[in-house]
Amino acid sequence: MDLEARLQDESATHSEHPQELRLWLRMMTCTQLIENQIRTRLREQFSTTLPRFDLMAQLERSSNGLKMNELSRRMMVTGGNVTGIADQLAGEGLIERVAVEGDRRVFLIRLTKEGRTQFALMAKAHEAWIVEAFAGLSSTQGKQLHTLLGQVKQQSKKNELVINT
Amino acid sequence: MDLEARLQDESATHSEHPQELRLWLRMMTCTQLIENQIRTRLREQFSTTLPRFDLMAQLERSSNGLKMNELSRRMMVTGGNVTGIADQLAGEGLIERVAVEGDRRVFLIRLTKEGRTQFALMAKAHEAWIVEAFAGLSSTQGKQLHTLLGQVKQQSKKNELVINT
DNA sequence: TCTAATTATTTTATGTTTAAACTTTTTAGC
DNA sequence: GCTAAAAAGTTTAAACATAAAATAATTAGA
Repeated sequence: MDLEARLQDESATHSEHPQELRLWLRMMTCTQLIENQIRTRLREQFSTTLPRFDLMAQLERSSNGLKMNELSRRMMVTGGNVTGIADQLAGEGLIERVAVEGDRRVFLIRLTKEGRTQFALMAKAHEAWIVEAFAGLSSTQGKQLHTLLGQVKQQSKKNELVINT
Repeated sequence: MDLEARLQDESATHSEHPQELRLWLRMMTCTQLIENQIRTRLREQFSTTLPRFDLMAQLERSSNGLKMNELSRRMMVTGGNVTGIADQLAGEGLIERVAVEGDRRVFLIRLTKEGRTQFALMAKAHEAWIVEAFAGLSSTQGKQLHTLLGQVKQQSKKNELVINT
């Protein structure tokens, strides 16, 4: 192995900040930058929070309602957390808990009419913010990024299984 | 405008989930998947938390220490939050607050010797977890992703300025 | 059938994070 | 020099999040 090859190897494996680490830091930065912007605007323009918006967004996507269970899984937060946020939204009449016949442990959470109306307003604004956030990418680049993140997601799901054993 | 053109326009502006939104959801998912894995392992293997680790990582990178201010900016969290985490770490002797002569409002936060030792152990493990998380990408793909996220970051920083006006 | 294990959700206790208010110190303009 | 504004950091109250324990209902096995 010649000098250049050794140097390349060196930089690939022992550099102070390997590529994966730099990549991860940048990914966190991007997510947090955008997230903070959304939080700020949700608060200022709609007096609400990201977790509340997220919960409603999940429900909007599944018009038949979702079990707490499934909601918690999709939002990737603990069940207790969902209970708290759902309590708030239910108290404000934005969502409702519907009993399921045949299994009295379960109920479905659904948006109320009022909830759907309110969410529609927020979702419209939210969508514009997101479009704005990714305005630095062409459509092709957006597709590329989506694909690459798809691979990351797949790998992470695989790793998750290994860890929880 | 003919039918096809109208349909295209329709799908471009009113489609149920525009590309940017799908991209954003996937990005959040990836970040949260990886983040949750890191949180779990930091807790199980080192009895610590991600914010504590992050704070120490920032300090490790700046051997001269950082002002609370700068720490808060880099971690992208509020000052009060940094105060709390720093209090903990200082209580355990992992960091120290150093007065700055010439400005009595300010002090620098630095890792102690003990802090550097502990961090080194965690950083080694952390790095391996991150490499594992991105194992689904080739080196070329990793570079691509890094570049694309660079553009997202740049755009988001630009947007941030507009919002905070 | 009855018991143990599992599943769905809530509760509890604790810790984190935020926004906003507050204290102290420094800076700038007069 | 004085005063107003700005800057650095802390405190506080409320929302969010977690892990672990508790409750209640269902399922599976002997």
